[in-house]
Amino acid sequence: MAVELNTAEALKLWHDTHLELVRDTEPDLSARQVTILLTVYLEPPPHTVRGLATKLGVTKPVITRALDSMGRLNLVNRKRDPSDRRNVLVQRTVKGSLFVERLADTVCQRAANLRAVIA
Amino acid sequence: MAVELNTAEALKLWHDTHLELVRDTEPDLSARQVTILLTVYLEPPPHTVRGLATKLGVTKPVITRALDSMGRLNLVNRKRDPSDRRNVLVQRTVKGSLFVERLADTVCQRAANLRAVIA
DNA sequence: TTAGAATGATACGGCTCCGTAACGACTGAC
DNA sequence: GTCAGTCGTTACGGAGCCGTATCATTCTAA
Repeated sequence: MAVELNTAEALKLWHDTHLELVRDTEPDLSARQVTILLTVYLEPPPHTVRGLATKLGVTKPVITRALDSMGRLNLVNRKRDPSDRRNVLVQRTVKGSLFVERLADTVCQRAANLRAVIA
Repeated sequence: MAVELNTAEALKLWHDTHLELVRDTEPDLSARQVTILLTVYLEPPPHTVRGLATKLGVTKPVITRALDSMGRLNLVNRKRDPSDRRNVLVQRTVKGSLFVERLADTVCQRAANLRAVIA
């Protein structure tokens, strides 16, 4: 459970994980898209466009467009809030869950390799 | 020195760091650009366009364009190899060093916060 | 010296994303 | 019933990156 990274380790982890993601043929998500996706999957619902925009410090169209593209990839889903039909609730999907899980695996693996190299 | 991340910690670290980067007004680098930048700053020179392209598994124009844009930001520098003038050597810059250092700080800080939350 | 290989840069059309400004749908208070 | 306020979306022009194909320069070997 101990999480301690010195400067060199942090950079190597960041580099190695990004390299892995770039090499994969997966669809490359932008930093904003990653942040939105992980927010939806890590924090408790509900997630609205406005809420996400405020949290990320960006404008609403940025969120709408990110949801468009990630929705096209089936990573997230949109649904109108029945209790207030102005709101849109961002929901998780099976494919999104798998994607996030894979991302976690990659980071964990690179962190483990990090220690292996040092040892 | 211990680096052990479970799934939830890895995702939280990835999310929190990306959130911090998105919130910053900094120029957002793509995953490819990050990988190139960190490769140049972490691995021993020389770094050529072809070498970077092979390492990342992308085509040469991708590297050229990334160097164009990061050069515009003064994060890296290009120099002809005097011993073989076909080659271009990618060099570090002061501003790039500061940028990388800042990135490391962000990752380290988020990793530390990670433990603080768990404790 | 010259033909071939190798390097990085460029041209092109296409796609995605950006920020600002508008828009229609919906709610709630009067 | 109406109207101001809120929600998410769309429109628009502009900028950046993509992949493929091609280019000029440089080196190497016959």
